[in-house]
Amino acid sequence: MLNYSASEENYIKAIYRLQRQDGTVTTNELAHELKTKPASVTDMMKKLKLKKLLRYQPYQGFRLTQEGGKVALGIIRRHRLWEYFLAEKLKFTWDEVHEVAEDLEHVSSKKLIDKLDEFLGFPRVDPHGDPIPDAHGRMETSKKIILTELPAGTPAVVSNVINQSTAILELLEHKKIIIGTRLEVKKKFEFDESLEIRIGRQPAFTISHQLAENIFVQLV
Amino acid sequence: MLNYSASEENYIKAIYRLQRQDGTVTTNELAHELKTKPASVTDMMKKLKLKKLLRYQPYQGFRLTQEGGKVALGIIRRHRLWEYFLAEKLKFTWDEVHEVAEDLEHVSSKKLIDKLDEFLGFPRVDPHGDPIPDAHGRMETSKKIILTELPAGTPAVVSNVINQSTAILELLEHKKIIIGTRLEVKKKFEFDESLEIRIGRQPAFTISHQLAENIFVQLV
DNA sequence: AAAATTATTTAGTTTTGTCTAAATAATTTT
DNA sequence: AAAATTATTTAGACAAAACTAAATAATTTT
Repeated sequence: MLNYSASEENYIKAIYRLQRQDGTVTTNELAHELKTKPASVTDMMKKLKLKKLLRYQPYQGFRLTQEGGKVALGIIRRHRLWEYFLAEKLKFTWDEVHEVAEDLEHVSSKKLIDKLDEFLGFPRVDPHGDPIPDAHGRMETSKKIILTELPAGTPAVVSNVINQSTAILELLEHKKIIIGTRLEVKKKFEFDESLEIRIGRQPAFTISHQLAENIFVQLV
Repeated sequence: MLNYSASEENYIKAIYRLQRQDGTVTTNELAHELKTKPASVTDMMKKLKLKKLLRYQPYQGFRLTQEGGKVALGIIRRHRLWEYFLAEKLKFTWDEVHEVAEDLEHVSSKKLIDKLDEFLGFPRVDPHGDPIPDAHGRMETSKKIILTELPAGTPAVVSNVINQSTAILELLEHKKIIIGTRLEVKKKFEFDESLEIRIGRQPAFTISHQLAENIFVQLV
């Protein structure tokens, strides 16, 4: 496995993330995601194609090759292990870990990451509930659904929170919703799409559609 | 405190290190130290002068300004804390930590470093015995002397090992010399400048001049 | 199907950090 | 003190990664 620049790695990561959704990724999508210009994306795509990390014909979208996918999983592994370290060992709050991990993830010593993994006790998910790829690039894939799509009356466990702002953290802490919380939707209100949910035996309470949109759950 | 590029930081660190010895640093010295060309050094010096991190007139040497010194101590703090982390928590051997810390040191979040410091229990020296600057840039300065200059019969404690190769580590482990070891020079041989030393009550043994040159001790 | 719009690429610059080759300054030798 | 050597700087190029402006290709509207 060769070494890639921080910039190349950021592109690879972004393509990986976007192609999960759409299957393929366009120049504009990527430019928007990386807060850069379409022309810069085209330049980098040529470079990554040359390095055989992605397939792309002008005016079609891009997809990572097998090799590109492996590289992406390596970067994601580093990122999520550092996030876990920051939250678990250094007591960073949940909303602070991402930014610092964005820098740490580009330090690419394999030995460092494998030893860090061991030190942390081989964690399987990061502080936001995202799965951490193992040393071979394997990652747990559990079917997650958005809370807004969980049918009323079906028990589920919070597995993941997408938005990582301080604002959402404050709200979740207040509502006592954390990763692992078991909950159930009691009722969905059509008017504002708010949800009434219940945690354990406590009294039910209401959360907004905006909040529910950022929470993923797994059926239990 | 502004942010500097990895390259700028490497220059600052090197100047700091070299000016400890000579008081001032020349273009060629720096080029040699950083394995780069004199022309590149001149370019970077112009830039660092512009940023008021160092003083320099063409054809005279350079010296860091006060601000430059502070920046240097910040980088050294990061480097040594990561070295401590790698050795203490991730169980890297003593000769492996430097290389990885060279990359980690450029991640410049102050919060990260201060929390890392706390997590590690505010260590005062890194795995090679070099002092770690605190959050205010203060660093223990104990007078260290090279083992070759320790007079026979004077008890001292190993405080520092300079050369960080696997080769020297192997030798030191075999001889059971580590940082903190209390020893005494019994005799100095003029012929090959080898030293006979004794650790505690064990039988004395001989070490080469090349080895002794890389060991610093403190009087006790 | 032509026109208008949108998406993408190309061409030409910029910045950072490096390099080589040439020029100049300082020092040492003779 | 002139010549030779060594140290340093300048000039000009290059690669990486970004940008703007212009050109071209694809898609959507009418």
